[in-house]
Amino acid sequence: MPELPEVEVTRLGITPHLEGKKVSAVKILDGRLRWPVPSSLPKILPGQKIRAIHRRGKYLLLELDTGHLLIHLGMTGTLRVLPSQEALKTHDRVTFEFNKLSLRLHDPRKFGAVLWHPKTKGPVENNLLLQKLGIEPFSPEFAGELGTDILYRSSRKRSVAVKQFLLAGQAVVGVGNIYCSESLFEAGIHPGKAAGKLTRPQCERLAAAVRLILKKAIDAGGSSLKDFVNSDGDPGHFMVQTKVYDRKGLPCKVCKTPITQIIQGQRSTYFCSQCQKR
DNA sequence: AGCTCAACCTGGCTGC
DNA sequence: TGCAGCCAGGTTGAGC
Repeated sequence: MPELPEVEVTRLGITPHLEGKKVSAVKILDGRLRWPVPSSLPKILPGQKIRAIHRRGKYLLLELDTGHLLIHLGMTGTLRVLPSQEALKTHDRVTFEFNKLSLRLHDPRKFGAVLWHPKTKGPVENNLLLQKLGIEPFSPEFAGELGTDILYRSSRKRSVAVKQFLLAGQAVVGVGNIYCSESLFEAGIHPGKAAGKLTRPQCERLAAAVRLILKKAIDAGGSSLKDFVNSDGDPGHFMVQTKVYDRKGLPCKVCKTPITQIIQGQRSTYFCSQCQKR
């Protein structure tokens, strides 16, 4: 579920409760995630303080005294801060204990990840998983014309469809399957167009669309932040009203043409055949 | 290097 | 009601 906005909202939600707090215990309830959760965590982490919580792409980076904890939510992961006495739920996979609070990773499908990057291995940016990621959509390097340049240059000679190009995150990170369809609609670009054939104006519109769509989603999710502690709700599962995603056959909100669904790279894409041009 | 696709895993929904 | 089949917000790694 979580694309960049959901991960960012999670970061904003948990940070005030955890920053400066000392880990008292770690329990691995089921460590068989995408990669095994390091069994050494319950030994390593207690006594260490959470100095800060950062985000890179869809990874949350918890900065501790001797290294960084990398957490990825996969398709179905959520992270919640709860009172420690709160009962564990069926698909809780890892729980980090603090004084009176728990940080729990709940992940039914187990596509998430919890990894440890010790300081001895250098800066966390050196981590192999982070190193290959594209640029951050809200960084200065993706602002304005620089974002246009990134999309334009990195897409040259690429025959893959722009939908798959954008989703792959090699150019800009954080655009998952939902916001990919939404961004292409916003930019008025047909998802099947070869990335390498994008015109410069299209790249400009796409870069702007990505920034806008992700920002709107973060803003919408931010309204649920107050529920991050002590709530029965599921703040990780908010979703903005979509214009095309999951709206197959329904009228386009702009021109009334029925929305089309196609499969690209094993994933659903939704678009308006009238509003989006090659 | 780039492209395509299977695979990881569980639950929810659809349709018979 | 039960059950088979399909679908799901991510990402890697193999094979070409």
